[in-house]
Amino acid sequence: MSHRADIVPLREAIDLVDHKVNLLGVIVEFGFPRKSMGTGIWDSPFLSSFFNRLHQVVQVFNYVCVLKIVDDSHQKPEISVNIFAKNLDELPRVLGHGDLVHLSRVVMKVCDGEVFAVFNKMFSSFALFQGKASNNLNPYQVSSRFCHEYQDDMLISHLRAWLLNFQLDAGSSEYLRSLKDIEAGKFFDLICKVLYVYEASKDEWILFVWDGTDTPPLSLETKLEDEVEKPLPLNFESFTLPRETLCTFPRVGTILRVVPRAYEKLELHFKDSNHWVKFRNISCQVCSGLWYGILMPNSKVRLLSNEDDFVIKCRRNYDDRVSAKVGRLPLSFNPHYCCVTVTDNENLPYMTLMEILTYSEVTAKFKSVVRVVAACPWRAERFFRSRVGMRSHKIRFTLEDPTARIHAYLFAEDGMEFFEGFPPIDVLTNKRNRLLGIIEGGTCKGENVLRNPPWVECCIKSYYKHKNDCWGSRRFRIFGTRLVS
DNA sequence: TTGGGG
Repeated sequence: MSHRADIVPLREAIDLVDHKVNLLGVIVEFGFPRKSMGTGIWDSPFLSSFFNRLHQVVQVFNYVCVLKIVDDSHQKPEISVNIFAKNLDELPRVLGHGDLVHLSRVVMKVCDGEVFAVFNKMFSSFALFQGKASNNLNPYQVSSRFCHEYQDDMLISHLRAWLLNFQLDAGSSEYLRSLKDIEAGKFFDLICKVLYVYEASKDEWILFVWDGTDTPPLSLETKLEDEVEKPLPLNFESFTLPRETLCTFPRVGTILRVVPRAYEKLELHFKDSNHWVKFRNISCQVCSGLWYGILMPNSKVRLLSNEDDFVIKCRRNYDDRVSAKVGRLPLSFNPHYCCVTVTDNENLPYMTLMEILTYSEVTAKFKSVVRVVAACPWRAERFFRSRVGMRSHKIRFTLEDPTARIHAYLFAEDGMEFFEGFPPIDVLTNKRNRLLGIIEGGTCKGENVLRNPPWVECCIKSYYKHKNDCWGSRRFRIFGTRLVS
């Protein structure tokens, strides 16, 4: 025999501040479960100093997760529900767009005019249900103390029916940015597809996200002398993703690496990749000339449907881009300013570096628009070596475009063509500086060199070094390209 | 008693 009160519509719950209520809502947004800031019961300055030692002992940290919910009676503003638990695993793991949450005995609170619900781990309980597309009345996750009541089934079905005609969308925001418009250190919202979640190590995760646009090119400032000992990395991550994984990714548009700060077991939220999501209040930074995103403790997620207006717009923009003749060219590339190199392979189609990396054949020829972000050796006088009286070029360039970085070698006759023979060292230095975007006189021995490499067109050939390991020994070299004087 | 808020 149950003594539980009925589920209260959100519109009524708002007026029941300090009351325990039962709610059923659609989850429109959530924060990843994380450690709470603590109970802060010794926060008063007097008590804090008086119980200085006790302070650290008594402070209680729980795990917390914030859901935002709506129902058919109330949509704006979305109602926050703060859920606390002793363990991470006891917090809700929202799996799908528009999933439902049943909350029992949560307390309505008000602060600064905002009404929200608080889940008390001593007496509240929750259950998560699939969203509108489902007829399943069994929850996919329940907290302790939750007990299923058959009279709730009708309300779950009712809410799902209401959802069929309700546009549960990404929500517009003034902070929404595409990857092409991001700025370091600024907070922004991003609508993107989560392509992959990688466990770098225990509690260290990297999300690979994509929105079909290109992150802006960055200036670099590294010691060029370091290129031998500590070369510019090819990826943000310290490992190389297997080619099979790369092949599942889109070939055009930047795949931004996003790292979580202060979260654990993030992978549980992205069991199925290829979800479209809106991240709210994320940030980005630059490392080794590569962009990366940061999920902050106060970042939020909205799981989106594939029919969401914003998602449709992203996909349409991408489809338009790749079907255009210039679809493979970086978004920030302006052909009117590309006059550093010329190539003599008119009929080779443009490809992104990601297309080159994932190309089905080991050996092939490509044409790309890239930036030369590093050279090894670095000094122009070492660009060629002497061997038994013969002079020959051998340089390893690091090329990047919005999709990837690769090493590409310049050898022998290709080097002759590239530099127009063996010009005097000062001429060669000037050529190098133009290629790497180094401002004249900007090189200081032993110090970081600021450079902003221009987009250059070049022909790239893939080859292998060992016949018994073609893919493993695959390399790239530049050919058919000339630096313009 | 822990949140949020760009």
